[in-house]
Amino acid sequence: MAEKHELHEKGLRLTPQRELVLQAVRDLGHATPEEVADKVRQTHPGINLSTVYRNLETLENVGLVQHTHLGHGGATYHAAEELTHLHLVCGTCGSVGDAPIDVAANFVQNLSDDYGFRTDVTHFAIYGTCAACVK
Amino acid sequence: MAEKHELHEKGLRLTPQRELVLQAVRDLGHATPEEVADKVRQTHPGINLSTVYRNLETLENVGLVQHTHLGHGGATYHAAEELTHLHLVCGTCGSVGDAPIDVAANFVQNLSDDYGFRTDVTHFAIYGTCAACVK
DNA sequence: ACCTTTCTGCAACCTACTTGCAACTCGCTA
DNA sequence: TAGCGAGTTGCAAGTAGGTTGCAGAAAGGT
Repeated sequence: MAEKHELHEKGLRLTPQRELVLQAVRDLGHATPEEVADKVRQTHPGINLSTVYRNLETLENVGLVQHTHLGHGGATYHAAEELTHLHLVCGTCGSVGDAPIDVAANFVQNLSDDYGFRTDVTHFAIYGTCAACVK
Repeated sequence: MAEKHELHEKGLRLTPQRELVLQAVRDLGHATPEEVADKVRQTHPGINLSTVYRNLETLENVGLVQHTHLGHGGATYHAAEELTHLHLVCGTCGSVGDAPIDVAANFVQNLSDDYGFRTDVTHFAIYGTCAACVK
């Protein structure tokens, strides 16, 4: 539970709502702000949606959480410690698959060597067609 | 100007508005629907924003245009014939750089071999930090 | 030129997210 | 452990970006 320390370092507080939002992100793995709010409301129905948005932003600034854009608009949040995979988004069925970051190692190296571009592999969505939909 | 044929094949019509939208996308290279609308209005002020949205969708169905998600929500449209590059989106300065699709060839192959995932390289946004911002 | 079907403009609507503000509360300090 | 000030919350209103229903306009096959 290093989050208390992380927050206090920046003059921020660990409120019950903030803790619940972080816990929900950890439990859910991938989740939109809306899904996080639903999860939190299972145990704390009064929480406001804007509180969820503000806390996700705060937690992201502190580095406990990160977001990815998976297409179609909405951002998806992850606990920072679980960001060890890429997201394979299927444009046909909408499913989100995972793949270890290693498959991109070579690609990342190319971009670095040729363009000086430092790829953020954890903030990375790949579009295409999943194996099931290819058939 | 194959667009007339492409459209008629599917029972669609080539209206002045549709032609203007397509031309604007071709001229602009990368563009959001809003930017396309502005461009079109320079010569045809009466055009409605919803017409632009509907035409972008139609042109995409026909294959003359494609869109990419570059993060922060909004879609960006391209003429289909110009989709020969990846987009390197810098999270720091917001710039969008280009790179030829070849740099991803190996990566795409990995995903295909290991996961059966057919990557759509033209519908592909890569997040990271550009060379200028790395310094 | 006619007639069917598609397309356009308009206005209302919707989703996802942000903001202003007064009341509340965490947690440092005495 | 009470007091206090800055950070936080809930609420309601607002905004950006996009969608939809509909009646009139127009493309294009015949």
